[in-house]
Amino acid sequence: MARTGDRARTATVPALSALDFALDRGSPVPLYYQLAQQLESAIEHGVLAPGNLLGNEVDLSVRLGLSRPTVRQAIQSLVDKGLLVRRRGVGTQVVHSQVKRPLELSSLYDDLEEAGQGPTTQVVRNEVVPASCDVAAALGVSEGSEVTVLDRLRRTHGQPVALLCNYLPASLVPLDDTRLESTGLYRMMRSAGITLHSARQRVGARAATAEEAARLDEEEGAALLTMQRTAYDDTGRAVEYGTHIYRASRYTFDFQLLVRP
Amino acid sequence: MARTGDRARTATVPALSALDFALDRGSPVPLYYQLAQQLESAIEHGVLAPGNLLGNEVDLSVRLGLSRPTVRQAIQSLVDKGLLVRRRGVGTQVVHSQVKRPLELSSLYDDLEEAGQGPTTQVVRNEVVPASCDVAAALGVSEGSEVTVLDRLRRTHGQPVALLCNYLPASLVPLDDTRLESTGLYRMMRSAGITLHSARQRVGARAATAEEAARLDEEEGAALLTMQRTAYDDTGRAVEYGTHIYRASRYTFDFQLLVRP
DNA sequence: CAGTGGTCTAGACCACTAA
DNA sequence: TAGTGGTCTAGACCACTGT
Repeated sequence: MARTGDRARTATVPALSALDFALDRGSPVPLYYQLAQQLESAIEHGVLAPGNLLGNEVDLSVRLGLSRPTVRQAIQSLVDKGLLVRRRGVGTQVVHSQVKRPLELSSLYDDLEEAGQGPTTQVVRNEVVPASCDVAAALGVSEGSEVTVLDRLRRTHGQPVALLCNYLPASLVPLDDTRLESTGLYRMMRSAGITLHSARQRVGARAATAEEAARLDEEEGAALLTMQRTAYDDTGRAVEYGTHIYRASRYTFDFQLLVRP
Repeated sequence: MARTGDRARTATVPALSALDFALDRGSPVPLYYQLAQQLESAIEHGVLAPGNLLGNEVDLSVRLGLSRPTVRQAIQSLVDKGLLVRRRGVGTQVVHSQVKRPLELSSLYDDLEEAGQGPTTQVVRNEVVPASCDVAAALGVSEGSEVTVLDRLRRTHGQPVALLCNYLPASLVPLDDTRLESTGLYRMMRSAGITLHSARQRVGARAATAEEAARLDEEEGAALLTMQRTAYDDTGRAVEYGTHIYRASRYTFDFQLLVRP
């Protein structure tokens, strides 16, 4: 049914059929994932513009030689990421987004990705001590058991931005200062076979003490952002407890959140 | 294959078969959703304890008279919520969590759920003004177009906790002060047919000015938590821009985040 | 090795939306 | 009314895990 006259405002992208999705059935990568990645990259590169309809799922599956559930799974994963929106009776369209990529919570993101060139982290203290009462409670271990305490100073562009204090069960990961500074804590935990599952965070603010001010190059009484985090393994084990302090003048938490229907 | 001697640490819960899942095929509520809700409530009430294996999907589907994909969809939704963990070759188990219910980001959660008895919100200002440069940029409207500006003071237990300043495109929602105070902004937007999709947030800290201190019952220079948020519709339209200020002595952002694999 | 979740297929009917 | 996504079925084979 051809429309005469005006082009539909939200036309199905005609180039979609030209988009050659290369699906490799021999690959160990799941088909739905291959499709999702290629769709995502098409969106990211503007091949699929915001508002474009994706074409109905049945056609897509026929054209790609996949079953409909497989195509749905690919699309659903992008819906979960906030890149696509489905409307019953209408179709699936690329979200008209101001924000390209959903960001992770920035502080955790920093920790996960701190290998990037920007921030450097200096290990100030790295030793095994008996767990104090609050640390033991946060980590779910018995008071007095051995925990590693880690004090680090993070800088960007040569300027101090944060004091990071972390506690981990001592037996969990061998923590070498050099690798810690180059690789980052979370990467070391991951390569030690720990799969992170969830974290509980509390963000607040308070005035800097004299000592904190000195270490962070601020005035005493300056506003600081504080963050406490306990991170859990997929078995539910607490694997890290940390208290972080950020210079509010040089650091904010930026993040996007998706409202689930 | 019965184990002799020690009970398995992670035994399949024997009571699971006794759990009478009541699935109503006549209901408009999807079967997978009915199952997911009942599983979630069983977890919440401790019928399914952390670490319990759920029993394999095939058996479950046979026992429930559902197809395996349907059962998987129910389980997957709880995995996405962080309540269950799947391990290939092992099974699905209830996550050994310290945190029962994953929380939403607390500030947005407050706004969504502010009907609760605790916090009250007083509308201090509610008028239509031409958009300033930064507001126009944040909302994606032209400078000078009409926007509603909303100043509110939030209290809990009679104590002021936050100053909320919000901007909305004027034509979007009729904003009645009384309903605003009793119902909350997000609920009013929802009932006006706006389906929230995503939000971009920035959390920081700074010292209180004299005026802010006076309105929040703090000392000048006290640490404040700041939050800026732009919320988007599922069409990608910006529907709200806000600048919030919280007393750090009485408010923190608490939230849980899930690491997606 | 047996048992688990991970992936995939080829259909079906329904509820909703827009013209 | 025609087209869309939402739900559901009954199978299948594979990869991984633990014994």
